[in-house]
Parts: sequence; C-alpha cells; structure tokens
Amino acid sequence: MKIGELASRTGVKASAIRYYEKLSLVPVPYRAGGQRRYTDEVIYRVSLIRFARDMDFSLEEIKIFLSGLNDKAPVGKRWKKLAQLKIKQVDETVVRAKRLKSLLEHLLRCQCASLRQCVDRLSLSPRLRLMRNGAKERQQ
Amino acid sequence: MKIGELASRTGVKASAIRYYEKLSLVPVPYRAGGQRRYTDEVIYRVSLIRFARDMDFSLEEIKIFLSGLNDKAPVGKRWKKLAQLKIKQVDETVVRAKRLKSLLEHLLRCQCASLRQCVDRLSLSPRLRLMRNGAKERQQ
DNA sequence: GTAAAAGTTGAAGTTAGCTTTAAGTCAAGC
DNA sequence: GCTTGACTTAAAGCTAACTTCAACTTTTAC
Repeated sequence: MKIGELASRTGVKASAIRYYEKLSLVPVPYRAGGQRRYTDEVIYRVSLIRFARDMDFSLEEIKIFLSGLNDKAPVGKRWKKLAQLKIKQVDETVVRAKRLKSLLEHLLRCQCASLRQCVDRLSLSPRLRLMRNGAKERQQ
Repeated sequence: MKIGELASRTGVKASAIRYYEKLSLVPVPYRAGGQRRYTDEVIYRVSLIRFARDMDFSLEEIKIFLSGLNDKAPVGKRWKKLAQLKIKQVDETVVRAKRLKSLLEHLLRCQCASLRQCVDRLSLSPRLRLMRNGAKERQQ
C-alpha cells in the first residue's frame, strides 16, 4: 500500500504520516523505487495514533503507549504509570465538564445584568478557586 | 491594584493579562504614572477567563462569552448559540472520556502480546471508526 | 538618596503538530 | 511515449496563546 492509500484508509494525511515516521511513531517502511510501501498492520497503528490524538494525547505520550503495546514482555512500568495517570485525568475531565455544563445551563437561564452580579449569584468566586484546583496544572 | 497583584491573585501572569488587554478581553485600566491600576472587579473577569481557558475555550470564544455577560440586555443570540454548542461539546467530551477510560482499563488488565492482537481482541478496528466519528472533527 | 524590585513597550521567540512549498522523481493509463 | 497524478525531500510556514527580551521608567524600601 502506498502512503496515499494509507492516508485515505486511516483519515490521516500523508504529510502527517511522514511526520510520525520522523518521530518514530510509525515504522520506517519498505521502499519501492524510493516510494514507501506499507503493510496492513500499519493501518492499526496509524488509526490508534489518530484515536489517541483525538483524546488529546501528545505525540510523546502516544510514543510511550505504542512502545508499551509492542513489547513482547508484559506492559512496562512507564506504560502503566501513564495509563493510570490518564485514567485519573479522564476522571477529572468528566468532573470539570459536568461543572462547566451546569454553569452554562445556569447562565442560559439566569438574567444577570452584569458579570459581577452573575458571579455573585453563582458564588462563583470561591467556586472558581475550587474549579481551578481541579483543573490542569499550568506551567508558571 | 497593580498588575503584579492582579497576577498573583488570579494566578494569571502579568504578560498574559497585558496580552488579554491587547485583545480587549480585559478593559484598558486607569494609569498612574504610566502603570496600570486595576479595580477589584477585574479579578472576577480574569478569573473567569482563566476558568474558561482551563475548559479549553479559545480566547475568541471567551470574548463572546464575556461580552454576552456584560450586556445590560438579556444575553444575546450569539452568546446563547455558543453556550448551547459548548453544552453539546461537553456532553461529547464526557462520552469520549468514559470510552477512553474503559479502553485504558482494558489495556491495563489484558496481556496482549502485540498491538494487532490487542486491537483484534478489542475488536477496536470497527470501534475506532465509531470513536473517531464521535470525536472532534478535524480540518482536512 | 539610592538600589532593587516592579512596571513599561514593541518585537521577536516559543511550542506542538502539523501543512505547504519548491523542485524534482516515479507510476499508471491511454 | 506521454501526460497526469502521486510520490520524494528539506526547509520554511502556520496557528494559538503566550513568554521573553532589551532598554527604559517608576515605585518602594531602607
């Protein structure tokens, strides 16, 4: 399979696939007359990469995941650690998402005339702090 | 309050606050000897911006939200539309997050020797497609 | 009064994750 | 055999959301 077919079958652009190759996220394929030829196996890998990207994994994280999945040995420590971290993050995401949803629903219902009034009614000020604590940590 | 205090009270760097000012996300403040002096009101606004950023709102979206909240008139159409869109997105986020969680939990439990074996056992290949459809649309 | 800390500016730099470009080579259909 | 479309490369460009820099001024603490 040439790179164009791999691209159309996975929904990932050829340029992205070449970029992943450079980062060692997909294997360096066999070449015919200079052009890349892929086995079907690679479809799984690229699809997984795309899925993980949709889940906001960074390419670095995906690299760890894929190397973990490829080991013949049981999944490594780094892999397990990352997976557990991700599960935790997912839980937090769900909590914050629900909080955001009820905030938005309140704002759609309420008739607050000003930001301050709205924030006060929601007692958002102390709550904001809580929300922030649950949120992604920032690099400062 | 000077910009440094506003920064430390909101957890948003001074450089980011200046950047927000340039984008009209925070009001142009009074100046004393060339330096910005803020009222307490601004804390709410900057905190809200930060909260929204943590929720992955773009600054453009935040601009719409804040202008909606500031109107004396009932919240505008654009605002409501965006809020409803965001609620939908939040629901999707929750669904995908849960799906990711069970996938990760499976991977932690299972003893798949290879990527292909694992993907096959999960019958992930058809599922990937479903997951992708539920995921953010990409610009292609 | 003076030194250090905090503020100011515009412009350039940073990061991730690609995409686009230019200048070619290779493959497929007629 | 020729055209057209798909492929190749390295390098540059893009976007969002900031941060950093350099060179300077203002404020604060002692």
